[in-house]
Amino acid sequence: MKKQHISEAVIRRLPRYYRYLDDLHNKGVIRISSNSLGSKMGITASQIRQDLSCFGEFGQQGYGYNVKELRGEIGRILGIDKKHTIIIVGVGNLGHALMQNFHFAQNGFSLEAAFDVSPALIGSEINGVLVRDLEELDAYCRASIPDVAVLTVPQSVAQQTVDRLVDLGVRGFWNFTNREVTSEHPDVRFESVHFADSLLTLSYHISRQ
Amino acid sequence: MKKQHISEAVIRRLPRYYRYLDDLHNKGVIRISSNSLGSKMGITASQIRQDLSCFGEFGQQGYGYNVKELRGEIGRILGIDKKHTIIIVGVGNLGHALMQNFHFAQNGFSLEAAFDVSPALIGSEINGVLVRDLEELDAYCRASIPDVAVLTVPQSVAQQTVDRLVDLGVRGFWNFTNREVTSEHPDVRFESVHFADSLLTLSYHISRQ
DNA sequence: TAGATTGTTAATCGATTAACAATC
DNA sequence: TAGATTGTTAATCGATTAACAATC
Repeated sequence: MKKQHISEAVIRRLPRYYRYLDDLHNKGVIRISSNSLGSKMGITASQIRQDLSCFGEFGQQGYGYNVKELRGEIGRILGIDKKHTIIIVGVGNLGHALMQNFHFAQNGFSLEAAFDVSPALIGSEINGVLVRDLEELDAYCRASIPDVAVLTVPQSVAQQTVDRLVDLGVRGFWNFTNREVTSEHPDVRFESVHFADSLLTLSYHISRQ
Repeated sequence: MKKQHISEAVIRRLPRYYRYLDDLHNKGVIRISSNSLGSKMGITASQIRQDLSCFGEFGQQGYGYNVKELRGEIGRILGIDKKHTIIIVGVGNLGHALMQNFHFAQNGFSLEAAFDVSPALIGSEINGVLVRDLEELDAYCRASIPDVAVLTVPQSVAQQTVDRLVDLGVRGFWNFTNREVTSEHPDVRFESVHFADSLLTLSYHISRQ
């Protein structure tokens, strides 16, 4: 770790680097230069080298980067090796879809449990994960605090769910409620997926061409 | 429209402005200054005024902005008033979740149809929208080209689906496949929702505190 | 060794913030 | 009118790109 402060812009590019490197590795590519990676990704070689230099020296002059090694390094920077634990709160369509399709393990997360209020769901297993009664949430967290909670609850209970989980010790939130949620607690981190924001930027672009 | 080139950074903030203004309007707030909107959103008043000035003059000295009016202006800038048409290609868990939960109409989109290969789904209606046989896609698009296609197909057919739709005239793609998709065609726009990228940035942050 | 490519420093470019005259 | 707040210009800050010595 070299730099004091790493900008959010750099951090947001790391998963994309990881994705490309993973792809290259799966295709059997052994080494790559910042130049050819840059042209594949549509960014400058300079930016890649500058970004990586925030975290260390991963390349070799005259050779470039070893794909597998660099993927590993970026994986470690992102914390993929940390085996974080995660729970899903709210098993509606979206929560269900994430349980069924999203590869938590591939991203270094172990999906431990899901919670909902619906009697029809409670006790069932989705993709090997038990859906528990939301009433059990407190007891569950007191036994072991998950690193992250996926918020797929209705908008109306988004903030109160956050408050409850923060009180229980949860510090990471992956927020799909399309609501801004906050916390007083300084260590709490939110990462929001705003579907509408995404579609609206597309709307903006297609509206003027 | 004042400025020649609007930066992507500005564009990506617009939906958030819209969201906040919509919220304020629903709470009955009539007017707001850049200063108080800024502190609500955690950004500077300067940035808000600078951003808005790219598109016109929407405020009044000594008064601020009329909430409803400004929401309307930003809505128009984003194209929410344009009544874009959209189709969903791939009705798995995620496609299904979007059909059930996402408020397309609220964001200026009319969801016209969905397509899948599964005989169990074809012919059914989800939230008032007919699921059609993917075989019908070509005929459907020849009758009327949707502005946007939601890509919720499996990764393995992501790019070929794009190619097919671009050939049919579709120019906007809301991509959920977690794959980079591209097109030679210069007018085609992609907006990708990369779940893994989002979770990995969260992973990064919680890994170091 | 010669060629290739890194990591890093310097230069450029763009985005954010501050300041303020204009004006409701 | 006086106070408030805009839109815009200027100043600052940060991020991206270019250049190049170091070195595999």
